[in-house]
Amino acid sequence: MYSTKQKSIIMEILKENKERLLSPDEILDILKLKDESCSKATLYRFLDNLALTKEVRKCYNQDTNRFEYQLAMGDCSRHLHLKCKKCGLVIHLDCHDTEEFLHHISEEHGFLIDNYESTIYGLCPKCR
Amino acid sequence: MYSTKQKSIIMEILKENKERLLSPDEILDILKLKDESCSKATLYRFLDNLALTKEVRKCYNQDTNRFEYQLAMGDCSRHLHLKCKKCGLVIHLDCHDTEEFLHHISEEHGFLIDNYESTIYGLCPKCR
DNA sequence: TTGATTGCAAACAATTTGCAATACT
DNA sequence: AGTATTGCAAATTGTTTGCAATCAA
Repeated sequence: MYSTKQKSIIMEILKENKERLLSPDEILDILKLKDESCSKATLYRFLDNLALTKEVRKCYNQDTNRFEYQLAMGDCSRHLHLKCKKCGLVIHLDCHDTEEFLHHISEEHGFLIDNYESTIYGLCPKCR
Repeated sequence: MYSTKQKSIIMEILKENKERLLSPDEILDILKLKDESCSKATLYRFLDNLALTKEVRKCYNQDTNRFEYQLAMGDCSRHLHLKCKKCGLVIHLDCHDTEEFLHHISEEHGFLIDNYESTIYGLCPKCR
């Protein structure tokens, strides 16, 4: 994996926005603001690579009908998050809480839980 | 809202499969099996209507990159479900459990939860 | 130099839309 | 009759792909 200008700028942007989910178009807009550029193809390819290696989480946003990406912190295959409908802030839920809850549910329904990756919508403390 | 052949057949199919999520293409396949037909445009339009009136749930399936639809039972804006990766069975989670869990989380993070509609993947009792 | 990466434009796939023809009440 | 609904084909949108040119090692 060669390191290139495009890749490092995309990573930079992801890091600067690690508390939010970014769509490819948002990333391109930020690139433009920085007077940098990168083709859509390269962006999509790199984001998909990062998702494959679990360096970013790739989530589908049902409201905008697009994928959004966010720098992964820790294990991201078992994951619940709260997303603020207003400001886009994403709060990652503590694994303890969710694991306990899911364990309970798993027992009750005889379900072997593999992975989860879910978003619960609402308003964050600031926006409510 | 006129009642038409197409609408009633689509409803019939949704009712016959109320335990599963169906993609538009799956619905068209079932239509073909029944020797009936309906254009894609009509199907999409009708499904969107049903989603708008909350008669069906409209969920995005990240694996296939398509929307899937399922006859709604009760309130469907606050909803968690377990989906079997193997057979596609969907188990709807009892509101009590989830509401309690979410209340807890909401308190902890000062988050005002609006709606949720999430899928947790795994293996059902039969397939595990 | 060699293989990875890029940008472009074309290809794709799911979904939506405009519009004239048709079906419902 | 008058409006809602349909089917078709074209348009749209987000994403992917083929390929020649370019870049990193």
